[in-house]
Amino acid sequence: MTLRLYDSKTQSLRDFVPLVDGRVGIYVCGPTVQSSPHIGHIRSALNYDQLRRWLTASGSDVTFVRNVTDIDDKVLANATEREPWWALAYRVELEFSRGYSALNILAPTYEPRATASIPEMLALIDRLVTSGHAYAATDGSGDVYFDTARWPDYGELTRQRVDDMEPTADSSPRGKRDPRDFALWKGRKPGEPESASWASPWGPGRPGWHIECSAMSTRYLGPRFDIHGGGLDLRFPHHENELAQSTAAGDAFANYWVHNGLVSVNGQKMSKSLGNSILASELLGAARPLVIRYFLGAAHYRSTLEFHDGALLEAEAALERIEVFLGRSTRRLLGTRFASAEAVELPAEFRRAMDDDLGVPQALGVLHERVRAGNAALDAEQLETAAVHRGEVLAMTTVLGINPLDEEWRAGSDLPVRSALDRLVEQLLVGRQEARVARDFPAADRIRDALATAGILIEDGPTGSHWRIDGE
RNA sequence: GGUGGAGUGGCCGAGAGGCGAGGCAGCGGCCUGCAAAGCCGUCCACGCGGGUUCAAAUCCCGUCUCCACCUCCA
Repeated sequence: MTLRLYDSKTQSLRDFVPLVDGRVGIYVCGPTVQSSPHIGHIRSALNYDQLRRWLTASGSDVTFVRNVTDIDDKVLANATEREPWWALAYRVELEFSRGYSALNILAPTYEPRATASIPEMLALIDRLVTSGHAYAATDGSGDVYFDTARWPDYGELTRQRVDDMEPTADSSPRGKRDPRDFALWKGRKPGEPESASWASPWGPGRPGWHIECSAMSTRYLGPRFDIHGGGLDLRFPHHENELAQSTAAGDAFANYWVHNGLVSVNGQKMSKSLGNSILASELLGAARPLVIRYFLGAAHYRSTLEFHDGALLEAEAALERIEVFLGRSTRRLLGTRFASAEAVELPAEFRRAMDDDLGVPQALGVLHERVRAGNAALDAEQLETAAVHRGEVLAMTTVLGINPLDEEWRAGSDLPVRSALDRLVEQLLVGRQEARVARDFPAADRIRDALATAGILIEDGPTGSHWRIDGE
């Protein structure tokens, strides 16, 4: 069984065949570090984390590169007297990194910054100028543009004919031959900081946006690589331009193009200009990271994900079913010959779902079905069946990066405090049990209510009472 | 104007010619001293109008609405 991936370029589901058997190279467009991450950025990164984890789980050796665009018009625009552009870029980059790691999004194999690949960009621009696909502006600006009119395949990624495109009112055409031409190199403008300027054969300046990704992807993955990913909103012009300049320069470039859907609020795309962004930091303040990962990762990666009130509560509830089952099965199986969770095979339905263009929603369906079956087995004292389902649940949640038992999610728990709390609660539970045996239910309920006030929930079972903290 | 995508039960969200994904919420039952958790059952949906077919949410034609991109955007 092999993975099938939806390739945006051919608009079709294609069997995924890596260029080198057993090895996969993925390049994902990371953020322009101009301001704090919102949940759309995080969702995107999470989608590629799912892809990467699945490829890895399927036995591939994945090289995963996600760039940071740390020089750009917006970065310069958001810089201040007190915070130069490079300090701003780095501060925001760290914010992104914190957001990623909070959600257990694995660090890329490498995370190149645009400013560290200027020589590679200049070399690529030079190839394009030499081959006649790019030209230096004749207005003395120092700009270099890609000549879209002379590249017949221009528009192939998004199937657009240049003539049909909405006439764009270019604010400063400068030295462009055609308004559709895009900048490979931007000559330094008066007033721009010297630190944001690099020497080039066309004069001092800085790279255009698109050239960065062409240069960095091929630098680390080669002139031809397996998968190029990014948000749906990057298809045009960003990815179209990357494809044009790289192929015009003679590179085969990406074999598969993958685009993730956007996050919407009230049916509208989340974006800075609309002012409807939900920042990653806001979401992290509203729920546990694991809950956020579940919510952002539960929809199919190509679907628009609607953020709505109650979404986090639903994710919390769904996740709690999994957690309660794992906790319950752990306790019941403790001391039996089924105690150790053997490395269990992933259910075939799960594999099938994931292999079908990363069908995470169906995969979650399988997961929940196993939780249900596992609970039923525990109810029926069928411990072997329960143990198998427990193992499957652990295997599936691990692949999805949502295994509640993963150390990652326990980072915040303070063991000494936890142990102290455990002793106190257990003591109260002993008192409650004595009251229950004496059929003094008002007294027993007072203890339960007092614990509930502190957010501690009691669950009575045939083998005793268990406590857990609400929402954990 | 061009290029894509979407409209599914109270909500989220899959599926894509027959065999009721899954989660959340609700309701009934079992369990419980009562709860909680869990289990069982229930709520039989696919924008609208035609058509094809033994059979359509799924295919075809038409139509309405919404979203994204064509300007920086994950």
